[in-house]
Amino acid sequence: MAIQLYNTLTRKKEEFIPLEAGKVKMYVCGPTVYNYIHIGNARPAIVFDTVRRYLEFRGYEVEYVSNFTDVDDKLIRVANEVGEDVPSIANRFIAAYFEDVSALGCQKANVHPRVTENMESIIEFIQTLVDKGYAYESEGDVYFHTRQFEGYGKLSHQSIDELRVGARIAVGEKKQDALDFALWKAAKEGEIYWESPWGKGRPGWHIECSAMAKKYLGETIDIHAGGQDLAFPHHENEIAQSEALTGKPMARYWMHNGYININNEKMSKSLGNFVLVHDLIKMHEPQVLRFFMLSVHYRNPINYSVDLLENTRSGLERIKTSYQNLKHRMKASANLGEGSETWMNQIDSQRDAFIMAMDDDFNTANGISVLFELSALSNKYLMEKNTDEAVIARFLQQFEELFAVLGLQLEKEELLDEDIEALIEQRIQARKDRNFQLADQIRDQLKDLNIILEDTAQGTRWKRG
RNA sequence: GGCGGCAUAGCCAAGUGGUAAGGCCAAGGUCUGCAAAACCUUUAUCCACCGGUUCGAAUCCGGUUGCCGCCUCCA
Repeated sequence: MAIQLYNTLTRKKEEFIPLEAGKVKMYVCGPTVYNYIHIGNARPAIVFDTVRRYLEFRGYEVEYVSNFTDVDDKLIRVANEVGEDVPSIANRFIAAYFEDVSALGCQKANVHPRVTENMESIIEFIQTLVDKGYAYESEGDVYFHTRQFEGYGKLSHQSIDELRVGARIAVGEKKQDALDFALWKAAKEGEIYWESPWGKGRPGWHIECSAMAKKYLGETIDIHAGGQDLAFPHHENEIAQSEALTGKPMARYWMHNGYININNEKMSKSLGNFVLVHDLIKMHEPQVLRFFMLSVHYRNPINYSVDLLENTRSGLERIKTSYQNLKHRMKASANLGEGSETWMNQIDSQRDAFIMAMDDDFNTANGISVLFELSALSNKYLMEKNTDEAVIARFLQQFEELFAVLGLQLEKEELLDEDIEALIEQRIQARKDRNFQLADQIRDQLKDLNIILEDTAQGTRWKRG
């Protein structure tokens, strides 16, 4: 079975077949860097990072490109407000983006192109569109002639005439048609600008992705992804620009992730309910947010609240505990050799179940349920009197592999301070002496230091609280 | 007005024609010196409502209600 994925373009799940066998070219629309990212920005970052990891797990070589919009109206506005220049604001929030997103377990893209570093390609792209008659200059602006592009609306499945009815934007004097959109905007007095054939200005929002996707990945890419709200107009416009230019499909598959609500309300500035990743990860383990996001299918909406995050934390904890308990048990295991087949097979079938889940449009919710099954299975195994180190090793390896695919981390081996180590030893002796009063006292003492002790048939183990 | 989505137990969430995964919470039990962790058991005769198709539907079709998104910067 091959990977199936839902393509917004066709509104169907389709078998994933990359243009070039074994290779995937993927472009994910990145943030405009005028602030810290909020959890809504974090969703595509996490979701598509997971898609990438999974594709790699399935043997594909993935070329992943994700851009930064580092010049636009919002950046200019913020720059004016705080009296800082656009590049320095952009740089600051790009650094913050990497910090936040890497805390959430996202890998860097192969390329993170910026608008300001690709001005030449962008201008050239626009010029070609003008030359081909798809775009026109008007008082220093350049607009895309939307009606000129046949097939406009095919991604969002809107007919051009219906869009026209809905268009609330006043037809500017500069625009010939309400549906036309800016490729190039003339700079106003004092604004940051670049020289172009149409005078001083900056690119419109949509053109950058068309130009950079083409430059870094080629004329037709495999997967183009972003948030649901980007489907229209952003991606629709990208298609128009790119396909007008090349005459070829821009992307074979379009993927869009669903929204995040906060306490059942839309996240919006007017409601003041924006949750910034930057703030959230100070209070909660970043991993938990990732696990939370992956526990819902990427196309469905997610409701965020601290309580839900807390519930998720308990679940993740359960899995991690299983893993730690396996590790602890490894020391007390032997090479049994026999009777392990059944367990090995059961582990393998969990792995198969995981693949089946993920092959189905990256169903991470089901993938995670496999993790819980694996956890239950290993816990049951640990009830056996004698455990085989090969089985334990297989369990450990299986957890590690699946966690890595989901971009989740299992705790590394840690050493304790000598004095704490000594206290644990002292307590073990106290228990041998059946001096439970002292034993309990030490246990409480360590608990205050965030070290939790658990007594098992194979000895005392500890974990962080 | 146009396009689209959602409605599953106390909560979260899979499932899209074959008789309701999984997690959190809760209760009881087992294990334990006591705990913790874990294991076992219990928790939706039913998937917003009405009608239809079918041997069979949460799943398909029609309708109703409610919620939401896009059509304008937006992940």
